[in-house]
Amino acid sequence: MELSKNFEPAAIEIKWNKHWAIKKYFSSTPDNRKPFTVVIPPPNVTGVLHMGHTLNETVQDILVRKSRMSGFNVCWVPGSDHASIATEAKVVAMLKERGIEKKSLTRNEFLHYAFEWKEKYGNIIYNQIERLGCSVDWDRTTFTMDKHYYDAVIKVFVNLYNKGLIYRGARMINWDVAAKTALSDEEVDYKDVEGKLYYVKYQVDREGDNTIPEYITIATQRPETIMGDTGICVNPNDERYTKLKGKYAIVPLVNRRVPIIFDEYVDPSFGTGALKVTPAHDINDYNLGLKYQLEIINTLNEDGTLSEAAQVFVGEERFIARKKTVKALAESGLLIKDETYTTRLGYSQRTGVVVEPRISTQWFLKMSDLAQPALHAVVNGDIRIHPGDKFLATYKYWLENVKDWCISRQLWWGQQIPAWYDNEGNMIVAENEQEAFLKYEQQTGKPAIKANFTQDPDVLDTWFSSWLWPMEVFHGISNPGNPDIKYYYPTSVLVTGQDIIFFWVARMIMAGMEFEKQIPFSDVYFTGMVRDKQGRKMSKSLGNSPDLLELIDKYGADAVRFGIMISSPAGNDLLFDEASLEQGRNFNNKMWNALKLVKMWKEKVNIESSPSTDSFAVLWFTQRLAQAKTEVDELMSQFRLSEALKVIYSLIWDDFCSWYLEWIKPANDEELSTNTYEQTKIFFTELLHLLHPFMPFITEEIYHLLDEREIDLCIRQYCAIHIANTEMLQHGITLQKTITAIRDCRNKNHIKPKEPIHIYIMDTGKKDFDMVLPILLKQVNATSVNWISMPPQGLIPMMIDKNQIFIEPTVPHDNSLQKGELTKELEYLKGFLASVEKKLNNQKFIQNARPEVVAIEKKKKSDAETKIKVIEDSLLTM
RNA sequence: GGGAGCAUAGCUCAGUUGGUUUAGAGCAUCUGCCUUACAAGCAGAGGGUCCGCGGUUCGAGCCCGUGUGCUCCCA
Repeated sequence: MELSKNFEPAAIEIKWNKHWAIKKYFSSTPDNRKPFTVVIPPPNVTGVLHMGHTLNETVQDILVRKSRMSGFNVCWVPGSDHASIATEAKVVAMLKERGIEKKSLTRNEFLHYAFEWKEKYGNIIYNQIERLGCSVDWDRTTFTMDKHYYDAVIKVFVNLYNKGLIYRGARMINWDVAAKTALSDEEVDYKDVEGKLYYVKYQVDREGDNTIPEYITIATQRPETIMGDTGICVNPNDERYTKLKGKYAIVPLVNRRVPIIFDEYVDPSFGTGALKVTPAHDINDYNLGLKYQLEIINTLNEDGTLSEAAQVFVGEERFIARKKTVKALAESGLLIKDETYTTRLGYSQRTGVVVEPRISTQWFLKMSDLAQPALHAVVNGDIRIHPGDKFLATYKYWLENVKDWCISRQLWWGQQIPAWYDNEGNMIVAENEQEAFLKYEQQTGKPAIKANFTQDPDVLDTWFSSWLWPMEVFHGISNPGNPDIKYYYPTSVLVTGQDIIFFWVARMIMAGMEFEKQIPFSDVYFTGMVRDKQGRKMSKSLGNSPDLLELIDKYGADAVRFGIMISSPAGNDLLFDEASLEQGRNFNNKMWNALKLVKMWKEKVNIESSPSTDSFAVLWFTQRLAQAKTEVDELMSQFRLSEALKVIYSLIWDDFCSWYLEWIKPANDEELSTNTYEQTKIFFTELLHLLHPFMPFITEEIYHLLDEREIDLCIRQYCAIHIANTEMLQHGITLQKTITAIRDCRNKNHIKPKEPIHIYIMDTGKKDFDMVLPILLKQVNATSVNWISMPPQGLIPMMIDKNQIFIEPTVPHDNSLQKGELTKELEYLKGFLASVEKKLNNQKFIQNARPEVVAIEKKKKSDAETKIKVIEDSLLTM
């Protein structure tokens, strides 16, 4: 079969994906091998894979494939989560396009549309995972709204409620006015924005005392909340306001009489030192309100418009109301001035709108008790975080200061809270309606009449389902103690982005400790953020996030995986640049061409041919391979995947292609020994095996083209690693150095590669060159080598370590350049020697330094002396 | 405002418990090559005040202090 000029990935990827799937290589069932379990961080069901996911999935696939080839029973569970806010927003938008308002639908009708949406778009993400080459067990695909999963979430809710850890109450929460739902603290992004600080006069009720100031001036960023003011607060140590103790002020526009309170919370240096207090619309004001029993007036509707309670501008959108308020204040002469001011505003991670602090009745999960075991599991090392302890401090801080988790959302897409209320406001929490009624009857002695009950309309936060992920993908909550959960849990490694350490990682550990009494995973590997070339976060709004499938089409999946891994140091952010994908594509091509070369040799193989000229190459590469395998193994065990890939890349490109293959390459009319040919195929196979976890498609393809195979590469098991012979490696390095030096010399002296040369080597170096001589001659196009005992005159000298080599070109040359270089080298060595001698003459150094360090210095001295002698001798010959 | 981290070649990063006057790699750059696997390639080369300052030490890219710049997390 004729092989194409370059590697063409498209058809090959489809072929192997299909083959692997038919063979069910990635399906797992419990057996007597050790398990290696990974659960995918579930992406949003209606989303697409962005570069961050791509990095994550690639890392997981590398770990998983490596383990599969190392004797483990590997199980990688794919899946997705229902992403309640994001998906509901998309479904609402889709309905709107069809002219349907969500309000006009019943809950069930809406959910029907939502599932329809999920069926239509939910597979996009799975297709991308497959295209990338991820070796997941598709039979175990899990979705957080699957029946068993839904039941598990409800079961956990009831369980925690019965333990007293879940409660319902009115609290200040983050309100998303677009999605009309509560958000957890973690779902709010803070951004610095330029706002305005308005200075507003409030009239003071002087009660006839004219010594008291007529007005008090406050500074506010949110004048539209003035209508909800129920107090003014100043610092008790602020002398400007001492006369106002016990007095009242009149809130503009609504003429409400509110107390002036004194609290150290107020910073006298900020604004005017006087603060308006709006307990319904600011968390700090809320706390002040609680302390001083101020009235709470909620002046905002769910959608961010002003409510009846505001009295003025009712129904106006909040930012329009702000403008109107400012105008009204200005007209009544109460607005003194405004100034620009930088502040931090909270934005909804889901809808992007400014989050509104709002008092609302929500469900909460008490976190402090759950946090303790989760903290210990990490602090005492049961769970290891990679890289290093970079995130340990962050993790600790959050868990030590954890706040209760607001778990209810005012949405329909998600697990509906299993709480039922009767007409009298009694509440029953149970796993389903029947049980709720039963419980009601037991508690009250009255019959439960269905018509009198309504279920809580809210659903649970999506993270309240995904925190059960490592357990429930194996049905560990819905069917406790089943064979799968017993075999696969705890999982092995969790690979995820550092941005969801609190949302997800910490909470999974809590859930694992609470319900399975065991850590959910033993290692956590955090990948960095993927940024664009300029270091900006990749985001939809910037449009700087490339389309994964387009990249795969352009470069091939292996090249995408290579590109993203090669520039991805553990835990650090990665600056995504298509150039690295190009590098991956070139690497594919390099291996493809090496395959073509080796295949070409098949006809040149002659069983009679003596292997002697190639024997060193084979011996050397055996050792070099062993050495690299050891390095790769070490790096992989430390999760330093990027560095492991670099080692393999260089091993294949430099050591195998540039050195080894060139060394054994037969000339046009020459033959290749059977032994060398077979060894070369073995080496190539080993290289493909080593690289396979990183680049699965091309390695599998070349592996099969190289030879007839009984098993596929993806399930081939690694053999034990041997310790490399350093002496052989050293000979290789000397040979490489010599070849490079001679080629450099040819370059600098304008001796063309085609022009043959003669080599002279001082016979003191015989043992260094004996083995490698045939290769050396071939690689530098030398026709002869002569062993000499005295430096010859008039040749070009060079020094390789301590050995002197001379080359004689067949045409005249100018050696002044060489002379200059040697002189420079000599000067350096003399200086170097002086510094070493200085060190050795320093008594303090001799006394303090470790003996082996002193020995090294002594060796440096003698080496330098030898080299100086050699150079001086060489210069004499010129 | 509180906390954490980073700063090494044009770019992205390695750099083990401190031990070369010459601190490595990939990419990019420069020079020469269309040499029968590969120009998406081959052969070579150049490129650094290890952010500034001070300290510890016989010896500092590495340890300590401090300043500057950048990033992230939390409020």
